[in-house]
Amino acid sequence: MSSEGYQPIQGMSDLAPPAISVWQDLERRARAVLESYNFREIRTPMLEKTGVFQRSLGNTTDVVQKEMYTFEDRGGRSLSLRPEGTAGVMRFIAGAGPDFADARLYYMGPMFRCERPQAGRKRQFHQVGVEALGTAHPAVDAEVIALQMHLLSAWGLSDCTLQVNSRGLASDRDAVAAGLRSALEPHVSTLCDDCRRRMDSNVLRVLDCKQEDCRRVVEGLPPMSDFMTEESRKYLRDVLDTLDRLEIPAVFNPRLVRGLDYYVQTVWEITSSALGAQDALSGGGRYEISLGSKSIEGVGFAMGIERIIMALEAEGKTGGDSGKELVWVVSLGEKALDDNFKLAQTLRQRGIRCDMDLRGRSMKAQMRAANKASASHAVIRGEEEMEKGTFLLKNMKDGSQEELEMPELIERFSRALSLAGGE
RNA sequence: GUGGGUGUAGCUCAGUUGGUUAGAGCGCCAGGAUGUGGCCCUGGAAGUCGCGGGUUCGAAUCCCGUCACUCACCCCA
Repeated sequence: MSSEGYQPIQGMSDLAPPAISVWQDLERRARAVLESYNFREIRTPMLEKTGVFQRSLGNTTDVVQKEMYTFEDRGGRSLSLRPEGTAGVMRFIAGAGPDFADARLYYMGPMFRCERPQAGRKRQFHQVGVEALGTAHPAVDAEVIALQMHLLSAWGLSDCTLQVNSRGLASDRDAVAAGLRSALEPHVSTLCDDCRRRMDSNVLRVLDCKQEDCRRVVEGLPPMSDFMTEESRKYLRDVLDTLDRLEIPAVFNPRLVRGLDYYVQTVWEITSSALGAQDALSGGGRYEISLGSKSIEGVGFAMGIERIIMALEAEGKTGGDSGKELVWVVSLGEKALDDNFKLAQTLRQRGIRCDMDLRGRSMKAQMRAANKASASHAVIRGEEEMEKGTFLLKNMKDGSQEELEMPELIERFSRALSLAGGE
């Protein structure tokens, strides 16, 4: 409290033990699920030329206009910390050649947006995301959504709602915009200032305005799909039908549009009822992104890890970190201390998690340390044991102890290790 | 960028209409006849009361400013 100089900058936080184990566990499960769908990891830089984001996300989006960390490097180039993961992956794909035309990629890592922090919103936050490249097919969209739901259940989340909509084919975009505009025209006077601006810059966004007056206008509008071609409508029906066949509960929400320009056709969002105002756990959709002469198609999503963890906590599902068993080596006397240091090294080389007090503190202090670290066992050795060539192995849970010789001791923990490793 | 709430020990918080050496619980450290943790007992360390200014004989307490955290709007994960 009294030392502000030790705090990280606003909206960014340190991830330290013991909380880190929740993250590690979550990441481990995520990789297992993602790779079971044959997705491979990609790690792109956190810093890109600002244009990479402007071109991919769209210049009129809030993210690009007011939320990016943008600055000039020493050469006067405009660079930005990535506010999301897709743009960097698309830049990679555009330069990668045909080997990656149908790539199935995932990423996890920090993203940056310079907004006012609040519950569920950090300036540095973390996402795990997926991109399935290649030409559009409704089954692929459904598969990616299925993967996403799979991840959520692998993490143990249950109170989630999946909402799906379509923005129509890229070729429908102008017709949809024009249709919405003319439908909104009679109500311009009741719309909020932002929405009046959106009428020109980004009509779709009027649909998810939260102002009450705007909402009322939007409710009276014909569904967006009225302005699309039959091909777009069929695509959405196919996605929803496939989800149904896969027994994935989806809610059709005709007003869901998402905030990034690159989306076409299927868009979706997953919210958690366990969260506060920022209740979107994840969002995704199909996209078409033009970079230079290339146009890239794909479908993907991003999930916010902080929010996932918040939802897990709210659902009471972040169990304590079990981790591997811990052996605490306790020494009495300087000779034993030196020798036990070597014992600890031996155990560590066998992959046994092991710690000890090297400063020669009292036995009581060492036992307290073992307890505090929630060690499963203590290995105790002093003069007596050294003369006999034995070790006292104490079970910290039930308090029982037995006297063992070196080979037995090693064998005991090797067995524990193989059990732990095989789970 | 706009608005609300909060800032007292490592943590969670008390602190009475402004009054002397600012408290508790938990945690930490040490001991409880010299080789055994968790429970219990005893003792100990630890706070520029976020920071700066003002009012006052006197401020943790009142006023102003500032910073930080937090929640909400906007938007998003």
